Amino acid sequence: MAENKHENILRAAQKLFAERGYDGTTVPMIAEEAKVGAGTIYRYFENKQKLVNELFRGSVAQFAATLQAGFPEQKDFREKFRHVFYQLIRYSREQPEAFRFINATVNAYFLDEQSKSDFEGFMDFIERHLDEGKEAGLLRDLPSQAFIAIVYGTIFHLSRTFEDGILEPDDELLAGIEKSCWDAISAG
Amino acid sequence: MAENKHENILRAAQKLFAERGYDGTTVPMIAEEAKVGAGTIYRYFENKQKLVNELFRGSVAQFAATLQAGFPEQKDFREKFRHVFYQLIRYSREQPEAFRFINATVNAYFLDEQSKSDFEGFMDFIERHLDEGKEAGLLRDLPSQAFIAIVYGTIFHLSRTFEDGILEPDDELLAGIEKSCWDAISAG
Amino acid sequence: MAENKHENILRAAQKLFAERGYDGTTVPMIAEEAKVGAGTIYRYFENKQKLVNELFRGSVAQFAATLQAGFPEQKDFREKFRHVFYQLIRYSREQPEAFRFINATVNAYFLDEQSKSDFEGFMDFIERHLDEGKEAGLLRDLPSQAFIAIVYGTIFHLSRTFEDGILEPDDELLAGIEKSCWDAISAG
Amino acid sequence: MAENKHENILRAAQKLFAERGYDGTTVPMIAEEAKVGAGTIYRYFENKQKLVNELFRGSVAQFAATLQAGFPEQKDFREKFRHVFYQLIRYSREQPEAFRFINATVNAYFLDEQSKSDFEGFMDFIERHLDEGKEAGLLRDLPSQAFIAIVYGTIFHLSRTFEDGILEPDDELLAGIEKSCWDAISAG
DNA sequence: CATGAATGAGCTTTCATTCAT
DNA sequence: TATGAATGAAAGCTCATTCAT
Repeated sequence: MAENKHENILRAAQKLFAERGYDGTTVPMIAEEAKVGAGTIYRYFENKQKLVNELFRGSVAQFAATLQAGFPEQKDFREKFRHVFYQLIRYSREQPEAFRFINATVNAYFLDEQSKSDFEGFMDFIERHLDEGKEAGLLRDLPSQAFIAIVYGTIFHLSRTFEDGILEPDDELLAGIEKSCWDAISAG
Repeated sequence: MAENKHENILRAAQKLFAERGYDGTTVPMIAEEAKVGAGTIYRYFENKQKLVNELFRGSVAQFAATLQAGFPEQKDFREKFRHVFYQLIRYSREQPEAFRFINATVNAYFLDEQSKSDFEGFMDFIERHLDEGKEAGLLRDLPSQAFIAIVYGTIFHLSRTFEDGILEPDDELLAGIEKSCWDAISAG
Repeated sequence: MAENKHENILRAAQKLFAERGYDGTTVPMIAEEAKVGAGTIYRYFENKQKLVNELFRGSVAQFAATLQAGFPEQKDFREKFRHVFYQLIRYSREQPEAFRFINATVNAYFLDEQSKSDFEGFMDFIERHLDEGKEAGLLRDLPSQAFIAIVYGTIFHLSRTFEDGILEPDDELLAGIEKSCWDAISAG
Repeated sequence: MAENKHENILRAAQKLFAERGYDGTTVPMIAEEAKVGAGTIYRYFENKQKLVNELFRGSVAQFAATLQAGFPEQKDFREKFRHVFYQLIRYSREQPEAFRFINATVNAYFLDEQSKSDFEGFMDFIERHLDEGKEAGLLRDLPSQAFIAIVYGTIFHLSRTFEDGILEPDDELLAGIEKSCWDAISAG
């Protein structure tokens, strides 16, 4: 019964923010879901906005960690791309609420500077990775941000499709889409 | 001075919904942005939910009209794909708020049946178009929804990138990305 | 088509006030019922409160006139009582909305001094009539106001019973109740 | 200092509803009268309509209890009638606001089924009591509802007269009116 | 004169936040 | 430390009243 109220509150908030959005979620709802009193939330978070920002940064950090876990530093670029692609997919499927929450919250009016800059730092990781491939002449002559749009944009839309049950995420389909994305960004 | 309040209210709402979401936008905010009294909004819309639905359907209709405008019915599939891609880009750039609003609002809990079915009709247009390419053997062996994720997902993410000023949408860049998307979905 | 808007507005207001009460009736409702524009009402009445007061006074005057119509000045007191009783009944049945409106509005917080004093004047008529009987030794040794409570209270409650369809107001029943009321107030 | 807010709110509402009616009383008015915040009312009552219904049922229950308290089951009908008459008077004088509120609220559009049926149950008590007298041949050949109109109508009007200070309710006066009412309904 | 579109004060209700316990 | 009752500011919405036409 190692109660970690701070953690429970964040988990409850993430679930509800993902389902109903920030403004559609009330503090009492979070309290109920976290099984604490409403006042308790204010012992751990200054206010609702601080809570959502802390949650966002935590989610982004976890997301970044997932991406970097087992990164094949010694393998070739093709292999590194495959790793990032599959880790993005994996995160979106294993933490669908976090993934949805992050994507819905990027650019939200209630994010503070710290949160925005944390997310940029995360995106930089992907960008740096792609830059490496560009320098090696493996990628097309397009800005890295274009590659991000293609790869991240695809995976983001895909995760919705999986969540809505429109597509079933089996290995063959994922392999096909990974190949598509690679073909979209790789040179000649 | 022929004020069209109905139109002004919709425009104001679209801007605010795009920036802050439905629940984060208050009726007084819309009234102020539209330069009308708060009560006036209720002469034109039964309630906030009817307003957002009417706005959504209008935006989708405009979006669909843009896609179909000048559709090269007599040209080959490659040309048709290019047309759809560029029209999607065009709409996302000419009506960035509408584009963002539509994408943020699809699946929202406050959409009524009419709105959902209108949007499905729009998506069907894109899916049918892709099916045609599949039947002609021009596309990879992937579900149409995967193509949509790649193309629509890319454009959606790209429009954010343009809006945030991260990339400048010049002709060469767009041509490059269009080529990337085509390569991502086309067979052999 | 001798349009008398002033009259139409009062009639419409009376109907609605009787049905829904003063606060439950909106000015646009009255306008629609009277088949005039909402603004027109303000050409004839300074505001809603002035309207309800004017209506009240008019209704009381009409009520008083009904009571006095055909008053058998030359007949004996028993006959005069019978006349008043039946005229009260008649008014409550022929103008049920007016009767209900008057009774619901007496003592209302929105009545002005003029209206209150007009109603008192009306009650004085009944009281004077009863005083006459008292002086003649025909009535019990009770204050006139007690007689009013008995007779007016009975008729008021009875009219509800008729309106709700609980009792059917046939001649025999009315004659019985008139006799009861007389027995209640008459001496020996 | 054991504040009972639930009770305070009901008391405040009863006072204001009696004075101004349901639609003429605002929730902030009730809050101020009860010396609580406006939001607090919604911790105790789902909404204004639920509040008025709970108040109505409570008042009717209290009214019914008053009527039945000390009912002389073993005495003759004349004595039972006297008991009911005096208890009606007592309630109207001890709880004038409740009495006025009940009478103004019977038949109101905002009463729910439960409330209506509770009131009917109360009226049935009076009717059954009168029926008993009719069966014993003690009362005139009139419907029970006519007796109710006479007795209840009289008392209702009388209570207004007392409240307005027009009559002073001393024992002699009440005895006189009780006798009048009995004479009005009793046979022979 | 008559209208009804427009308004904003004020309604009912919700909810982020506080604080006595 | 933890609670949830209490609050009041502010939400969505209504409506008495005004005024340009």
